[in-house]
Amino acid sequence: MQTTGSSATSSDEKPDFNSWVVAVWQVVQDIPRGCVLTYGEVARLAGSGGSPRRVSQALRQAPTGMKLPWHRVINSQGKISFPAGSQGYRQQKTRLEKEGVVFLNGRTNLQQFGYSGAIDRLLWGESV
DNA sequence: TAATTGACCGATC
DNA sequence: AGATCGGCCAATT
Repeated sequence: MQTTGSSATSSDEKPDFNSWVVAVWQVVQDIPRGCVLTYGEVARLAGSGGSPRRVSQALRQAPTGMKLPWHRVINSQGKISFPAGSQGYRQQKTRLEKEGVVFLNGRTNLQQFGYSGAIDRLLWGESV
């Protein structure tokens, strides 16, 4: 039952990159409201076999019916990765601000709205 | 089949 | 602070 090559594990199933994509979806789905995560962090949390660039691709491939909180994923600079002024940019920024995420000069404070910031808030309360 | 693209990242200048 | 560069690797052209 050697696959003699690549993929086609069962019938028409794609390579295990597909399962990594699913892992990415699960990670993103698990991002708490009002928090953000960088593409790099999502890639790392989803396990080995992927890279930050692949995360963006996974998000684009995600079915709309899944209602994935894709807007909680931003780049390592704390900025939205859509072209400034584009429709996607505005939608993402609007959704995040609606959740309490603050933008200063078009970028968020990762120390405050990242997972570390979320933990700090749980420990220290709103006084951070 | 080869070349290009991309919701990125880190180092470097 | 902002711009550039190489690496990453599946999907698209």
